[in-house]
Amino acid sequence: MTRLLLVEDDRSLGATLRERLVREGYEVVWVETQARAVAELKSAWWDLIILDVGLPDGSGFELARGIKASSATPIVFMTALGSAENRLEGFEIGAEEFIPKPFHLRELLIRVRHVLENHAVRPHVGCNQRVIDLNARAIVQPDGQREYPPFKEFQMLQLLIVSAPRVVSRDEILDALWGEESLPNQRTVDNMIVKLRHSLGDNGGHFIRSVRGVGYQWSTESPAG
Amino acid sequence: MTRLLLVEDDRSLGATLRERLVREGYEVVWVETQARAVAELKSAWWDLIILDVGLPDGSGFELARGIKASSATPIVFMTALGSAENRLEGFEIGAEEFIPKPFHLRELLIRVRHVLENHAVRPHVGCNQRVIDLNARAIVQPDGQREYPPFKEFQMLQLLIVSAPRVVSRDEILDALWGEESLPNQRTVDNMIVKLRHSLGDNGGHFIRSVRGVGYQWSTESPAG
DNA sequence: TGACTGATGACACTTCGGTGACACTTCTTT
DNA sequence: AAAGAAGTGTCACCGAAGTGTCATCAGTCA
Repeated sequence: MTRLLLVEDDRSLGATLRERLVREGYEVVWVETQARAVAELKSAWWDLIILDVGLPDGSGFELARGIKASSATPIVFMTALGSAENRLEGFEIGAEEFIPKPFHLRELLIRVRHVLENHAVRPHVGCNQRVIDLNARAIVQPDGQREYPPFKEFQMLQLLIVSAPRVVSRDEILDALWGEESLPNQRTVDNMIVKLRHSLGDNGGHFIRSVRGVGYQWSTESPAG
Repeated sequence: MTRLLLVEDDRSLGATLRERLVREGYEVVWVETQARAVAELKSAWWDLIILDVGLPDGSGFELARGIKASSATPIVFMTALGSAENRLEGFEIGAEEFIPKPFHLRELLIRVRHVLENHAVRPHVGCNQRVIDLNARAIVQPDGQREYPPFKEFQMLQLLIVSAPRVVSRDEILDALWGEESLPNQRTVDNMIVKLRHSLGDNGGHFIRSVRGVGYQWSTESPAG
């Protein structure tokens, strides 16, 4: 089931959108404030966030920045302020789509489908007889036991997975997990990789591949042999 | 090297865009008509097409439909007709982005980067029962085993592939891989070619052809029987 | 307090990139 | 056509740089 989080303070529009999206077969949760949105984001997995820029308790951009800093959940912006500067800001944050109001419902649906098709992050990833549950932030071991890696570790794992098959450089990892400031030593990354590999039973580095001189890469292909 | 095909009939705008995109490090070819665009599309690989909707010899939509019918190359539309209906049509065709004029150059750059990161067609080049996965930086052997050549080697392979069918001189290779400074011995290139050929099972030099006195060439043609 | 995260430095180890030597092929000259 | 020159294929090898891993330690939360 595809889960959408709709953040829209206009009740009429919100209701319409929710109804239409539900009719399309999505599971939709509609909240009216940033605060509620943050709460939902923490408590559950979302495949896509549809976000109104103008919200009562602060700019949607701020919320989006927070989301993008810690996850890869795709974001579709809706805004009445369709100026070039406005769009610019949205895309610099990393929004996947930007829909200037007014728009046709059909256009929204197309863009949503479009984003889901192209940016979808599967909440369950198989690996070495294990299942990585992005939703629950857990690794299900072959014996069925669930392991919960530390926060940063799982964040890193998630980053690699959603970036696949691209190689992610150490700098990117540092940026994504720690932000601009307080960057730790690069060896910290290596160390976490070691721990992750151990959690995944990835002895040869088949799943988390080292790309010498570049970084690390999540390899979905089955390892050789 | 990322190759962009820019289709824009306005000379002033076209020149500006090309200049800016080149400055960003892209390889840009700018054509002014659909006919030229079609020719370019047939003759070479493109990572992205930037397409003005209003063209002298027919609507850009038509061209886009043709492109999408035969390939997955991502398309970014530019249009002065930024209405909802217009955007709708663009997205139904399958455009990856839609930029209403007027826009800031910076916005275009952001979107282009965005599309390249997220919609990049995973370029798979076939060769000698092997598949070269440019995105994952891997060579998939006939038995399904994946090989990951060292950084510089793969960089060189990639250079040859995207430059095909042009012959690439040793100087060009040196320049592209090492930049102006710290140029190694030319024999280094030869050595890497040997290693690459080995990885590709290219015994006779059919795929990486030596062009005596000039350089090397990626040959997509099947080896002469 | 005690377990745990996550951050650091040390050290060993692997690999890459780069080099020169030499054999071989192709072209040019006589 | 033979011999030399120039260009290329291939091998073994080395130093430097990049990684894997360990022991350890400051901070945090229960």
